[in-house]
Amino acid sequence: MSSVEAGPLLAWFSQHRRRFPWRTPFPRDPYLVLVAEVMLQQTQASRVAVLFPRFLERFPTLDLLAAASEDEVVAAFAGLGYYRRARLLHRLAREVAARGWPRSSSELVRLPGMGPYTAAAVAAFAFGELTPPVDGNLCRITARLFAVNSVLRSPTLSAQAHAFARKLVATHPTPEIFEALMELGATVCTPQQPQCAICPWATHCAAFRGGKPSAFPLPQPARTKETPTWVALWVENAAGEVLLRQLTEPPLLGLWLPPLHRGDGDPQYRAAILAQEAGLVANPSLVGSLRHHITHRRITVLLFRAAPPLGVREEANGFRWASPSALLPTSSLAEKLARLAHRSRAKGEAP
DNA sequence: AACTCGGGGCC
DNA sequence: GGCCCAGAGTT
Repeated sequence: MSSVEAGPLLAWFSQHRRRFPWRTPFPRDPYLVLVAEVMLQQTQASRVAVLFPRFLERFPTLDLLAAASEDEVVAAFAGLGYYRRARLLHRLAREVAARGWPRSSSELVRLPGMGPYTAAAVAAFAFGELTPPVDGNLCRITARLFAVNSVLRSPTLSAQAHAFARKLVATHPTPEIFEALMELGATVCTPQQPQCAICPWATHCAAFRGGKPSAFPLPQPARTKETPTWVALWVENAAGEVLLRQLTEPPLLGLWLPPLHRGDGDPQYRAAILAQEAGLVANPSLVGSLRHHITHRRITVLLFRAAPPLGVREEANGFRWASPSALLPTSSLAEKLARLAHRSRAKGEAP
C-alpha cells in the first residue's frame, strides 16, 4: 500500500469538490447526514440531489419525521426506489427521537436501516469518528490501485478497502478523506472509462500501469433477467380522481398505483379481471404501453382505460379514488402511467 | 453466500 | 441493450 498518500487526493478534492446540499461544514447535523446517506444507498448522488431538498422541506427535523406516519414518509420517498429504505428510516427516526443519537458507528449500526457503511458515514461526518465508510467507490479504487482480483462487493475486497482507508486517514485524520475518496470514485475512478489522465494517484495505480484500469474489479456474475408484461387499468371519474389500489406483495409492496395485473395471460382478459375486481361494468380498451425497469426486470406495461361507475363513488375492497396530487406512497411508475393516459386522451382516443 | 429490492444515467 | 450506483435485510 506503500506510496499512495492522502496529500494529492485532498489537493485534488479541494479543486474538484461538487456542491451538494448535504455537504455542509464538519461536523454536520446528524439528521441531514442520515437522510442523505440513506438516500445515497445504491443511488447516484445526482439523483439524490434532486429529491433530497424536497424531502427535507417535508420533514425538516428528525422529530417531525418521527411524528409522521409511515405512509407519509414513503410518499416523500416517491421516485427514489428501494422504498424499504423509507420505512426503515422512519423506524430509525422514532428510536432516535425517543432515546437520542448514539455517537459511535458500533452503536449506530444496530439501528434499523443502518448497515456498516451508513453507520460509519454518520459517525464520521456528524460525530468525527474516523472509521472508514466502505462503499462501492472505495472498493473500486482499492481494486484498481492494488490490482485486486475480486468482484466489487466481495468480503475480501471490502476488507482491503477498509484497511487502505484506515492507513490513509491515519496520516490526515479528517473525515474529509472519506468524502474525497467517494468523490474520486464517482467522478474520476468511474466504473467505465476511468479518467486516469486527471487522477492524482495514476502513477501509483497498479491497474493503470497494467494498461487496463477498467478490468478491476472483476465483472459481476450475470443476472437472470425477466421480461414480464403487466396490465394496468386507468379509471378517472368526473372529479378528476383516479382509481388506485395498494400492492400487497413485492415488488413495489405497499405502494398505491392504478390497479395492476402482474400475472400471465391474454391482456384484454386480464384487464377485464381488473375491471371486475374494481366493481366496474365497462369494457376496458387498450390505450398504449410503456417500459419500466425495476432491479432485474424489464417490464412492459399495457395500459387500458375504462369508464368510471355512474353516480355513486364506490370504493371496492382495497381500492380508493385519489387526485393525482394526493400524498400517497407511490412509485414513479404512477407518473409514467398518468402521462401515457393523458397523452392518449389528448390524441382523442375513446375513453 | 445468494437473493431481493427501484429507478435513472451512462455508454 | 447492459452495467452500475455513497447498501441493507432476509433466507
